[in-house]
Amino acid sequence: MRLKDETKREAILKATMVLINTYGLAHTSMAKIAKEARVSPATIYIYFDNKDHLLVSLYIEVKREMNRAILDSLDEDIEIHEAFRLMWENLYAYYLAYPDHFVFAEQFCNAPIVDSIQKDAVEDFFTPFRQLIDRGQKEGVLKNAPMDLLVAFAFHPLTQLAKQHVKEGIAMDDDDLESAFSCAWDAVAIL
Amino acid sequence: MRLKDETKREAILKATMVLINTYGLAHTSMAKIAKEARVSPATIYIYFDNKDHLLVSLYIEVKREMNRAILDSLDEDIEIHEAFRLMWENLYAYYLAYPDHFVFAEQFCNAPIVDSIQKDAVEDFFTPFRQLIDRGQKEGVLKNAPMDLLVAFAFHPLTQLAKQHVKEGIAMDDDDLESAFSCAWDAVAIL
Amino acid sequence: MRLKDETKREAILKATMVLINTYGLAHTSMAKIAKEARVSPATIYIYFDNKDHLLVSLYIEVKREMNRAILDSLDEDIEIHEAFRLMWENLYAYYLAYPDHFVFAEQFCNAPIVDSIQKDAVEDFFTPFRQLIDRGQKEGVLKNAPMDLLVAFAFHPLTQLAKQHVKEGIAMDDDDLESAFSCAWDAVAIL
Amino acid sequence: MRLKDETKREAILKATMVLINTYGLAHTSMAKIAKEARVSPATIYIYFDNKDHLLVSLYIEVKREMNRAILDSLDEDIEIHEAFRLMWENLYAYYLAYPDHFVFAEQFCNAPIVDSIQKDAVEDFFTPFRQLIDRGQKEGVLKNAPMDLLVAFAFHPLTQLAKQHVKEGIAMDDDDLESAFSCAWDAVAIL
DNA sequence: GATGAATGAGCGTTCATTCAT
DNA sequence: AATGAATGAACGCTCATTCAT
Repeated sequence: MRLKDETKREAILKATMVLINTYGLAHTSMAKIAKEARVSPATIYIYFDNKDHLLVSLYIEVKREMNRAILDSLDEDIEIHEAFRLMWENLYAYYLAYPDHFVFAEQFCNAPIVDSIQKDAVEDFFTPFRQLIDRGQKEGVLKNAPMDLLVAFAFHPLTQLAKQHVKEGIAMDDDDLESAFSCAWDAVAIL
Repeated sequence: MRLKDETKREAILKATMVLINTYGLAHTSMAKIAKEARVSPATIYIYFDNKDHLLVSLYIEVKREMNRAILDSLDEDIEIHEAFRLMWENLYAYYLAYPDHFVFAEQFCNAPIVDSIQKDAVEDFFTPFRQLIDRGQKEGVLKNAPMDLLVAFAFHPLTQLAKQHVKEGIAMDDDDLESAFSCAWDAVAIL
Repeated sequence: MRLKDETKREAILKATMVLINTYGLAHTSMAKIAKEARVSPATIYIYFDNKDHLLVSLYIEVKREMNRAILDSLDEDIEIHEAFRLMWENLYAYYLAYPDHFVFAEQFCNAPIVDSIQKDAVEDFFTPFRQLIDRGQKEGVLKNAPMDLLVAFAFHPLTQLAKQHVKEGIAMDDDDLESAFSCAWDAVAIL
Repeated sequence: MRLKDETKREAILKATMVLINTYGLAHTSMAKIAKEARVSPATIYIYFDNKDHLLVSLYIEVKREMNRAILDSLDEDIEIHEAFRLMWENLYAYYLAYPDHFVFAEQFCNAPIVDSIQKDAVEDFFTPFRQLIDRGQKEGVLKNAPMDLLVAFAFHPLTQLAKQHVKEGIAMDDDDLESAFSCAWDAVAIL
């Protein structure tokens, strides 16, 4: 009996992401994924129950890796502003290092299929943000607005900028990045 | 005869948006659109060259209407902060009034198909924003950051909030809206 | 707009029966049916909802035609023995004329798919037999056994003989047929 | 080791019969059989060359067991009528005891796959009937009709009644059974 | 002997599009 | 202009069978 081949699973996931980013969710078939991953269509079903399960698994894994990347080097008792900046830079670095990850995630999370995921499978992605913001509000450093609102201003524009960066080749130099961080901080901080 | 035709065209576009918002780009076929619009599949091809053309047409029309809505009551020589606020409120009002429009737009603009649109067909959507920001920078009211960066902070979070509002039923009251506007303004303004 | 083509429907049904009789229910695919009927696989779905519906439709039509054939020339006030003989001969003539019909029917009615048919869609096939037997019992000509029992003896052996006739080339001459009818009559009649 | 093997072979055969009776020849795959028998798909191929071989083996074994059951307690020099009755009752008892056996056999023997069996592998099933009938004709007790004809009348209706019994829950009490036997006897005997 | 992984071919069905009226 | 019929290609998935352990 052969053992399940982890590289095969990875190849399938990678192929799926590449094709979805290139041709879109609507034009990515199991046959094309199989060909791109150099396996038989039937093999995909050894690793994933069905197409939806494959897509959702990919999304969850991508989100999980993003999460891990953002928390890198983050210390519990770090100062708010510093922590905020670290996460911001981690996220941007991740976007640059794995542009296909968030291009995929953005397409996926705006399609109805995302609704089939039970919230808490991905929710923890934003947990560190939320904890940080919570602490910042208690310390009187951050604005006293609803959590979702602050998260939206703190990190969502960065995603948008990264998307432009990747898709349209609009580069951001260090100055731009500095400006962007200032905007984000001014948006959420009590000045 | 002319009037009847326009009705049919609108029915097709509406049906397309409904199905895409409900089932996604990947699961919206011409046959289903035809059935939802109560026309024959062949009839769709009288009004649109092919499926891509139909989708792109829908996207452009939606973007055009958004644009029109945002500019509503906007005077050329209005003060920056006031203009900014007016557009913000117009956009939010539009999101509430036509939630399916921007849910569709968000799904579409994150799919690769959007790349097939020549930029200027939709670009003008942000033109008034850009002109406003340009003026604000010259008057020394707005930060001197790249245009795209300021746009991203000024309006993108609102889209994100509206999405949560629509998809997850997370309501925003007047206070929240006021807070959100403050965040947006603080993000882009020289304080 | 083209009109639905009755000959196309018939070609699909005929092709289905031929393939099922030749290769069996288990090896008759929609693609093969389409090829045999010289239509596109998709065309089959214009005339039948799905494969099951196609098979069931074929079975019901075959049973209906059998029914019609058996009742041929049957008069209401004919004498029991005479009526019995007429139906018997009609059935045998039908078997000889349309051997593929009952070969198909025998395969189909022994497969679980037959259970998906609501009884009364086919039930009427045996109705004239039943009425005849009912009358025969009242007149004291036929044995006073349960209906199903008499039907089983009166007509089922004939099906079995016809099957051998068709499948194994075991011919029955006029004498054999006469003998067979005698057996059937002796089985059910009060002597 | 030997014992364990036989168990596995039996499990595979039993699973095959159960699935075919439940879902039909057309919807019984090797994978499903393996799962039902709690073995690996590959294991089936240790005991049977291929799917056809498995099915045919099952059919032959079922027929062989039927044969054995019918001959139970049958004495060579028993009187015709008595022997006839004994076999009849044996067969009926077998149908009641192993309904799945003959439900399977009926489905299988009406499918074209049965043609791939060399006749003599199963033929002997009816041998005792045939010998009995042969003797009966010589003794002038049974009608002088072709063998197949008498067999068809003597035993085939019973199969049909048993099928109704099993599939539709139409019960037969002792009186019915007595009636049925009378019909069968009257059909074939010289009265 | 026994297994689960692996496969290319084929499954039932739907696709985007065109045809004929 | 408008339709439902018609299609070959493609869809997601399962098939019978073999491989590697």
